[in-house]
Amino acid sequence: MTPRTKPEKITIREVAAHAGVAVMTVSRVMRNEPHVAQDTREAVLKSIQALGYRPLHSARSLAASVARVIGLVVPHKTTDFASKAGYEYLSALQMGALSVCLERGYTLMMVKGHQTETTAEELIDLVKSRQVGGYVIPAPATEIVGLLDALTAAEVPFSAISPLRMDKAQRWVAANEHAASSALTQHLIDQGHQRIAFAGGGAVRAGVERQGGFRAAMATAGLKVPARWYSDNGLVFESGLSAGNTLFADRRQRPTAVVCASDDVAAGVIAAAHCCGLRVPVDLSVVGFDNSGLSRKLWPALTTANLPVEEMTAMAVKQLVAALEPAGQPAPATSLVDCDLVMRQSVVPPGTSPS
Amino acid sequence: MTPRTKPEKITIREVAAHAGVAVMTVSRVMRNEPHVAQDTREAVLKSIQALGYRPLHSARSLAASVARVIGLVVPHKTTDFASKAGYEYLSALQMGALSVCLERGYTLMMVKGHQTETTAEELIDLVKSRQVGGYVIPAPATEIVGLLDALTAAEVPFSAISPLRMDKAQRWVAANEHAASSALTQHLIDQGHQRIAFAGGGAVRAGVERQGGFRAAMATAGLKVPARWYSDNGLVFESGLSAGNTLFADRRQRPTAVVCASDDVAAGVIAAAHCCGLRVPVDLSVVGFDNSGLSRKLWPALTTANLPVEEMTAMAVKQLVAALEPAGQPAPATSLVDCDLVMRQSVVPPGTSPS
DNA sequence: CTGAAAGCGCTAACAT
DNA sequence: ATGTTAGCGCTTTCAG
Repeated sequence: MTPRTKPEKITIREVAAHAGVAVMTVSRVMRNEPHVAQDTREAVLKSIQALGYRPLHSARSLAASVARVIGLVVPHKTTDFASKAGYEYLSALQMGALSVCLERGYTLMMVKGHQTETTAEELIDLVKSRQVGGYVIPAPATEIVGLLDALTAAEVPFSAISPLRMDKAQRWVAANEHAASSALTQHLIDQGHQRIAFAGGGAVRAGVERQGGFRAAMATAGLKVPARWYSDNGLVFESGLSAGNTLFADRRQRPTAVVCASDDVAAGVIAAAHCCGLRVPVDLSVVGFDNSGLSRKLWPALTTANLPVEEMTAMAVKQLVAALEPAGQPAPATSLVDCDLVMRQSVVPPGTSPS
Repeated sequence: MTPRTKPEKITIREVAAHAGVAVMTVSRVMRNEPHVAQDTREAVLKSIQALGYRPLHSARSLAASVARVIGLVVPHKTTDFASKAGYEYLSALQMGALSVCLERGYTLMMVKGHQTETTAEELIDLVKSRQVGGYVIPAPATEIVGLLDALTAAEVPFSAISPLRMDKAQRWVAANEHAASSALTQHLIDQGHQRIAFAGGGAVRAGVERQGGFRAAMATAGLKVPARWYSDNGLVFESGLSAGNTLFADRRQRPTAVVCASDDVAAGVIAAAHCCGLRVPVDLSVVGFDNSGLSRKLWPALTTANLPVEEMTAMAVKQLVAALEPAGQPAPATSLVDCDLVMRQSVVPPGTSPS
């Protein structure tokens, strides 16, 4: 069917023969070693092209005693994944990591991070036994007790994504969620809202920063928020559902807008609002956070802030590769990215009449 | 900090020494070769335990000239992923594949499947150069033109998930979506609905089977469906939005229920309904398909059918591993799984008054 | 049933 | 700047 003449095995030897040089020279070219004559390099490159040579991963790792493998620690709070929450986050993490891995010749490996001490030992073992080069550890796996410290002590390279405490990691990537949350809150205030509640939260960076941004904006605007308008009970759908039910129990004293710790929480708040007979956005404005797929598909579509998960993970992998290959492309050890606001239909001024 | 005495390198040699046997014997035990004396095997196993030995992946692949790597072809219709649709599906695919890979000592590798001829060559190359053992190809990557045929011709092992044509694959896993869709439709009929439309669809197994199941149930019940109540325009949110807008344009002639080709489509139909001033489920019942996270978070939560993506992928990997290791655990080459119905709040009898 | 030798394809050290 | 010599840790022959 396909008239391609591709011999079964093109090893480094064939390339060397074709180019009329030693195997070692080809190896040098493959690894971008500096001390190779310009024309030799080009000749080799030509042969590589001509033969369609691709180095064998396993042979490289074995010989070099280093694994060109990046481990992505899957934040495996089993309960979360059982309910399919977090699946989208996970995919975004992976796609971001994958693109850089492919482009740099690394393999991406998924590793489960349980909430136990075993995790740290497992991860350390894999690096010590040279199966893995280093790890990307995304929140909430960053909060597995003692994990970051153990890895640091064992000198295992890793980059943390949105850790609660950046001082626990030499390399990290985080987003300016505080600022985005403030901006979102300010947007509500600009629309005329004064009675604004905050739903969800928790002891991860996302929870802390998003709530912090809300508090800051409200304080700056001189607006008071009663204590019971904070629920601080997680980042998932159910968190929003329960927060909403509490918030809307007394219809006279209810808020006219709710800032949510995540899009999932916002979905829960909206569901609760419906149950309590409130119309969204006419009776209640809602903003989320994450710019998840859900935020587009909900009705009304959510005004939210975009958490650039893919870009963040890509950065993290670049940091790791830079650490693993001192001779390669450098990358800043830490980076803070911005979250853009995404305006949609879940916000209107208070007291707007239905269209 | 951690007082663990774990020498840096535990190779097969150390194990052999510890057990007082030859390296070869340890290798035999690791690979479950039959011709090893019972007590020898146990002694070796004990040493493996004692030393915490773990074979080096790269060395095994190199020596055995076979890659213990399963490639998961990411259905990369770029447009889909750009909009984050399909992310959840992707994660489910991965988690299912990952668990089996880990348990069988394989590495899971993500491979991008573009809608081009290049894909097939790429995939074949990776297997021929022994970087990958075989592939799991989930829909819609199964429909990349010529892909399955090319792989078959090149004798590359693969298992297809929900291919449109099973005869294109020696190994496949699919779900009985036709039956589930019929059951969902019948459920609507049982509730008293007669004017039922079908939204979404398309030239993939999911689209064809789900619409087929709907048609069958309607025909069996003797219910007519006007041609314009089929949209056949995809499986995403926008498909539902546009289908809904068409369906609800004329309020007198509109359906009282809509069977959707996917949960995403259902979300679009619901959004359209809201825009057209219809209340869901009071004025319109809706059912989805997939049991995605979205289906729980929407209001009203969707009645839908569960597509067991994780189980399906796990099966596919088992099929592949069985093909790759004739001596290992056998697995049926094909399997058809069922989709359970999930009853939630998006269905009520027609003409129900709001509570 | 068990073992000894010979690589798998590549790269680190050392030459040159 | 290039080549030579040894392996990396494991498995495949092929002998006992």
